[in-house]
Amino acid sequence: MSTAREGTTAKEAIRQTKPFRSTGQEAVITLLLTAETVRWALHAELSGRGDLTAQQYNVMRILRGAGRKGLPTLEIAERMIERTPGVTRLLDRIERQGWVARDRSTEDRRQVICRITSEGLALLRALDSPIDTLDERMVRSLSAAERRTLIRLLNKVRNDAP
Amino acid sequence: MSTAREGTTAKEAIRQTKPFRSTGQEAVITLLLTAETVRWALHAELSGRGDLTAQQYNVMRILRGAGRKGLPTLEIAERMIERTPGVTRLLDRIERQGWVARDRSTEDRRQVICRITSEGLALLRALDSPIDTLDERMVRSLSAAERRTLIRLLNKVRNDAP
DNA sequence: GAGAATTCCTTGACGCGTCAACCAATTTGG
DNA sequence: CCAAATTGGTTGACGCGTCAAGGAATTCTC
Repeated sequence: MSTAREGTTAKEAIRQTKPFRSTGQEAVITLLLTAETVRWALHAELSGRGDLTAQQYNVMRILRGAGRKGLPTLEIAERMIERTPGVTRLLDRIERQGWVARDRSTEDRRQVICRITSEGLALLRALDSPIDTLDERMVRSLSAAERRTLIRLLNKVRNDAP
Repeated sequence: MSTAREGTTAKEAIRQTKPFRSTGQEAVITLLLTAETVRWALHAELSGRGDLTAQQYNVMRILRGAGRKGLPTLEIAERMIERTPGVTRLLDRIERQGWVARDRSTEDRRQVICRITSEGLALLRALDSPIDTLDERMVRSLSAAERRTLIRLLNKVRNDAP
């Protein structure tokens, strides 16, 4: 959707002449298009500074939140926006960069505990404010009430997806 | 986010104890989580029947819309929810399955025209109604007014992402 | 018209997602 | 306790995304 960000409605972005078959369909397609746009903006912001991908950034934030004691691999996976077993390889790469460290737990030797390093923390610190700004810019045209509404409606969708 | 679909708010899904730093951040994260949930449902539905991925399905729908005359590769890319050069390889795979055919255009021999085959059309026909049902189920808890609101707010976000 | 620029793809390298299969620890149950 | 099940994580195969680089037509420019 190279040009989608210039359009107004999903219909235009998709260049579809036929209307959507239902509001459900329109909502779903608009949701996916919008998420893609946001994902893209994040990607652009992150690859400018440092060399983190969005998912790596995500993992690092989770680990920062976990503090000194760190988290076992699967705990991280559970908290991520994306899904599991890629997490192992994701961590491999971040570890190679020196931003996280992994150790096998001593209490339960099946677990691998992941911790963010001080280099990792420094990197995040540099990213915090640009990303906050970006988040804000994404929704700059929505009033406070509209933001709350959007969040509420999205949560409703999320909760009846199963 | 193996367990995210059971939660209620993004905050719970993410198991974050700290509140979001801004409603902008909450909106962005909720949006990404929700899109992921929807993407997942689609994936599940599609891999049950036939053996299409969501992106392949997307391309086939675009080609069906284009009709007999087909579309050049980059035109497809422009209409997709995702981004370009993977499209070539995506088409490679669908072509291997016999669902699309490609020919070099005679007027402009740089272009490769893609057309859906009758097998492709048959496959889509079988998928149409289950997917319509799915789209509907995704938003079943939203009233008609709420759907319109959601669509409107998402479009606002999409249009000020640049 | 011959070269330069542009357009339309395609390819290679690599990050990430999915699934299925697989160890190694740990727990459970007879 | 010891075998069987469960849990935590890793690996292989493969689909798709990104970027950067390149080849083949076509168009532009002088």
